Parts: sequence; structure tokens; C-alpha cells
Amino acid sequence: MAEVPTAAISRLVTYLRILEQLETRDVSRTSSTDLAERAGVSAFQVRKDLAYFGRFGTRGMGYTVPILKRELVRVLGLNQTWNVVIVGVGRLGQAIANYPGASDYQFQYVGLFDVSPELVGRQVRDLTVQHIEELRDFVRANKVDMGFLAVPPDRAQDAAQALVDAGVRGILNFAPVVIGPRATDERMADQRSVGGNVQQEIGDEWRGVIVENVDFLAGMKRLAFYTLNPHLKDSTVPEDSE
Amino acid sequence: MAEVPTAAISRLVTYLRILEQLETRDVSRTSSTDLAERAGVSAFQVRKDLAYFGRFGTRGMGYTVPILKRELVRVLGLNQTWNVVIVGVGRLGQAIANYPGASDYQFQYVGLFDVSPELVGRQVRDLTVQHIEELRDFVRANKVDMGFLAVPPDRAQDAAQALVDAGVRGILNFAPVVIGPRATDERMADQRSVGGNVQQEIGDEWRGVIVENVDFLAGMKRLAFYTLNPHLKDSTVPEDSE
DNA sequence: ATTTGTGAACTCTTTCACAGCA
DNA sequence: TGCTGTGAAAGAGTTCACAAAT
Repeated sequence: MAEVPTAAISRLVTYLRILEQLETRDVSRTSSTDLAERAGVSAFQVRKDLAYFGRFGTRGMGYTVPILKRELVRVLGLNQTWNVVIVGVGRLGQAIANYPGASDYQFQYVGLFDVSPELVGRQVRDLTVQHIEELRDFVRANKVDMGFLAVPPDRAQDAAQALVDAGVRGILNFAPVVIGPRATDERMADQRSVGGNVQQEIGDEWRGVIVENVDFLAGMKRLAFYTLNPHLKDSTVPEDSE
Repeated sequence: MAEVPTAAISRLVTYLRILEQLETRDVSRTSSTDLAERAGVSAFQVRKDLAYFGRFGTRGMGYTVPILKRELVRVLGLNQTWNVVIVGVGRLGQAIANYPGASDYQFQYVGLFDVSPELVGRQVRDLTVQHIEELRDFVRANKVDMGFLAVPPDRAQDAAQALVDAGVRGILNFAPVVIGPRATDERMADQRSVGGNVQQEIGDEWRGVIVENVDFLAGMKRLAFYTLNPHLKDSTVPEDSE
């Protein structure tokens, strides 16, 4: 179904990062081979990934760093402002809020939310932590695009639902659980008692909502597996390609 | 090349988590259909994923929660102790060190390392932060299996190299850069001046080292892209499968 | 009757070879 | 000549249909 592979998008992010590095070093030209080496993929792959979105190079010459960078910024949607709320302001949420690099591309943290009385009202960066009950009104009033979810696992589904109900279009989920339109037992009971068509009504508000997961515990476990079974992983030391 | 898809391993981690939840709720049996629904994948997928590693169910009956859980723990290598060092003890490194859930499967943080004079010597959890120069001896003396890398991007490649030189077999990379056997300009110069065969010697110490990335900034950017291009993403609201 | 386990079909992704331009 | 862009081939991964088991 995906006419552009998901993996290609991850790689575009990597290429963009490499172009930024090259730019700070005043390198003005590059090539698919050069990018491929730095990104740890094949040069075919680089050219194919770029070809999904346009023709950015010059045959015989390669790519001009600032041009390709600009184009990738545009393709990835990083040439516009994104208003973001963070839900869950514990240690992880605060680390995210303070992590440098988010503002490079106009990701702006406009609100922080938590349930803990110890956190609500506190200042983190230049923002005051608000109670999660205020989320709904805040999202609507402030044109929030995305929510970053850094709550404990058992609160993740409810918090995600709150974000979706409030109208965010994207969620970056840091909690080690699957979030989505899955009906909780309670919700299903609610709906049934009203007599609605459960299958159709539940989860409809999730239509079009994008969820990306950043799951550190899962990463640990994959690492454990591949450390025990290194032959099942495409090596970090690939033979030269092209 | 991969006879077991990488994505299958990620899904096994998800299934394991679901089994843990079911166990705490005293649910003793499940099925591929049930697991599939909770994991957001198809029941075919669940059965195929499990089939890569064995036959864990009973036809007509389904799966016994504790048995399947035990088997997945074994398959993923989580029934043994993993000694872990964290390199980089800033806000992110500390959030990782304190994040609950790592110790559930015997991931033990045995050392914390940084370069900052303000951090070295400080207590985080029950450990004293050491200077990164002590890393090499420490890894060897303490049978360290893995390193979690939470340093700034410009220090990531060097820190990763230090981990690999010290002998760790796995790296969980939180820095938004590609780390690997890629020779830095300096290293290439070094090697060339010694007259060795650069191609063969550089990066050899990386052979067999597993790198897993947990890249939060990349997640943000993918989220931006898919929020703008939702039709390019396999929907969060899939039609029922099986 | 039900649900697993699995070879085969199918679909998606990557690799390749080379045509197209500078 | 050199490197990009791309249709076609090869390879992976997912879906399917059904045989096997209880």
C-alpha cells in the first residue's frame, strides 16, 4: 500500500542530518556514493529514496549540499512551524523538553501537561506545567499539531485518547505500550449500553492520526536478542556497495 | 539475508509485553487472534512470527500465557543478566538510568560514564559517575555486555568507538547520528601514516557488534512527514483481519 | 469445532544494469 | 567520462488457504 517505503523516510532523515553536517563544514557538493557511505546504506538506495520525491541532482556532477538539504527539509515538512505539547513531565518528559535540536526545525513546545500535583504549576523551561484536564481546551485554543507522550505505560492509552479527542493529528509515543483506537473494556461497555454500533463508532476519532513510537525498552530487548544472535542481523560492517 | 525479519523481533517484544499484562490480570489463555488485536497486527503475522522460533501453542486451544511468555523471554535472551554501562549522564542519560522497567529482565546498570567535571563523582541512582577514560578497564573488569550511548551528537562516534574498543558487544545509540566503523578523517590519517592497509584494518573491531538506535529527533521528523502525508502511512485504524 | 502451524502466492522493498545528461 | 535517475529483476516479508491437531 505504501508507495514510499516507511524505511525510506527514516533514511531521508539521516541524509538530511548528514547534509547539515557537511554544510557546517562548508562542503558544497556531495554524491549518492558519499551520502551512502556516511549513512551506512548503498548508493542505489540513496538514489532510489530521493527519486520518490523528485530529481535533485545533476548527472555527472552529483548533488549541491544546500539545494538537496532545502529539498529534503521541504519533503519532510520541516519548513513550517509545529506546535507540540508534552504529556507526562516526569524525568523522561523533562529530558525531552530540554533536549537540544527540536527547535532547529520549528518544533515549538507550547504546553506541558501532567496529573501529578507536585508537577502541575512548576516551571519547566519557559513553560508552566498544566493539569491534563486543561489539555482539551488548550489544544483547540493553541492550534496544537502534535503530542509527545511520556507518561507511565498504564496511563498511556488514556492520555493518547485524550490527545486524539482534543484533536492532535500526530502522537510521538514514548511509552512501552501499543496505543491506538483499541477499545478498552470500559469504553466498550459504555458504548454497548448506549446501543450504538460499537465496531464503527469506537476509534473513528483516530482516523488520520499518526502514531510514531520511540520505545527505549523495546530497543534494549532487540539489542539483547541480536547480541545473542548476531548472524540474524545485517552486519554493521557491510562489504562495500557499488 | 535475514532469515528472521527484523520487524518480527520488534513484534515479539510487543507480544511479550501483552503477555505480561495478561498475566497480571490472571488471564491464563490467549490466541493468535487475541494477541493480534492487542498488538495491532494480523493473526497470520502473530503465528508466522512465533513459527520462526518454535511451536508454542496447541491446535484448537490457543496459547497458555505463562508458557508462551516463558518461551518469548528465552527467545529474546531476557532470561539472563545483562551488564550495562551508560555513557553520557546528562538529562537524557539520567532519565534512562532511572526509567523503570529495565531491571525487570535483569538489565543491570553497573557503570555510568561522562567527561563533564560537574558530573564525574556525582551519585546517580546507586552509582558514582566515572570519567570516560576509566571505561576501557571497567568494561573488561566487569564483564560489561552493552553500552547505552546518551552523549551529544558530536561526541557519539568517539564514545561508540571507545565502547567497541573496550569490548562491548552491543550499543543502544540514543544520539541522532549514524555510528559505526566509518573511519573519521583523523583515524584514516593515522592509519595511513603507519602504512597499514586502511580498508582492512579500520573497523575490524566492530565486527559482530550490534547497534540499535533509539532516535527521538528522527521520530519527530517522521511524525511531521506522515502528519503531512497521512496517505503514505498504513493507517492506525486497520480493517479487521482474519 | 476450533485454532495452530506452514508451504505457496502475493506484495512490497531493495538491488541492479543501463539509459540519459552534463 | 562521470554520476544521476529509473525500469526491470531479484529478494524479503506478509498474507493467505488449508492441512494437522486436539
